[in-house]
Amino acid sequence: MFPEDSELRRAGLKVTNPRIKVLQVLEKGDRPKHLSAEDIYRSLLELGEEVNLATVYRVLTQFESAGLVEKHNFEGGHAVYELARGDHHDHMVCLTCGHVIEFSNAVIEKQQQKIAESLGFLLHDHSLHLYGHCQKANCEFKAARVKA
Amino acid sequence: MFPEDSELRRAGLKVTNPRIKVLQVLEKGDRPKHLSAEDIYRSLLELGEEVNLATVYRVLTQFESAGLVEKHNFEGGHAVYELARGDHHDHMVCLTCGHVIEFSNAVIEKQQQKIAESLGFLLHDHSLHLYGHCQKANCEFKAARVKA
DNA sequence: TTTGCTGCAAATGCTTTGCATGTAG
DNA sequence: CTACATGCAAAGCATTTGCAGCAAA
Repeated sequence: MFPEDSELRRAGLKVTNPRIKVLQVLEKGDRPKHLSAEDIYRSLLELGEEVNLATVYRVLTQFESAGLVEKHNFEGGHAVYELARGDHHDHMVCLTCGHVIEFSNAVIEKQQQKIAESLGFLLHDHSLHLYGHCQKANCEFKAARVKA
Repeated sequence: MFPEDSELRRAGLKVTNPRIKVLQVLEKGDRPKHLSAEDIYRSLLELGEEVNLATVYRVLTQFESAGLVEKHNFEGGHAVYELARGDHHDHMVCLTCGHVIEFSNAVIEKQQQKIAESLGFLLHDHSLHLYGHCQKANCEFKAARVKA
């Protein structure tokens, strides 16, 4: 029915409404999304989809195990999820507006591998988060703050 | 009285028993410590110090504001605190035994600065966490697991 | 039919807070 | 004396879980 169906089946998950809808929210739009479980839950409510928050968490956890999404723990409590697109990248987070930009850097990747080796570790995973302030005038959160 | 007293005064904090004791726990030993609030709380109990867990959290938050300690959010819920020693460093965390090793790498630091600039950000802070498995036989948590 | 999914509500784990009392400066 | 600290208990937040009913394959 939906293109999401095959993605779910490929991941070995039953095709159910909550799963299709969560996947659609993550896929919607062109630019990469970094959404919390709560964000996704609210998006679903706005779409008129009655999906329980606990289910959103369960679905996201399953998606992560299946390699469909990646989970990131930025500073400040809640985790965010994004669609896995195969490419590895790190994140630059704006402390002012919360905007996230992805980047990847071969030099850093290589250094990390070297460091892990020299410390006698088998590198499994890593997270590199840069926090700063973007200089741009159209900092998204500025608008949001005026509203609040 | 204690050497900790002047550190506290310098930080503009009243010298109280909970603050002295928390500071002592963090300073004890030679190697850098990465302790959770709970860890510190238990250490205090073992020392026979009756300090409330809520107070430990408050003290650590104040220490962080004062620049006495640094807070890190590794994966898996709870935050850890370590004494600030002025030097910047990143962390390699063992997924098997939870052991933390510090390192710093000039090449990576320089790249991060470049990346932030090229993205139009003023870099404020960053966190680089490598996760892996240490190959060593004396993986601390192995012992702990046998006990449990 | 059978396995696995969902909603609901309650529980969890870490951390924060309100309030009355206590104490450093 | 006064401002700030503390203990205690309760609240808060993000996330997880038990359970009974439902639905996909």
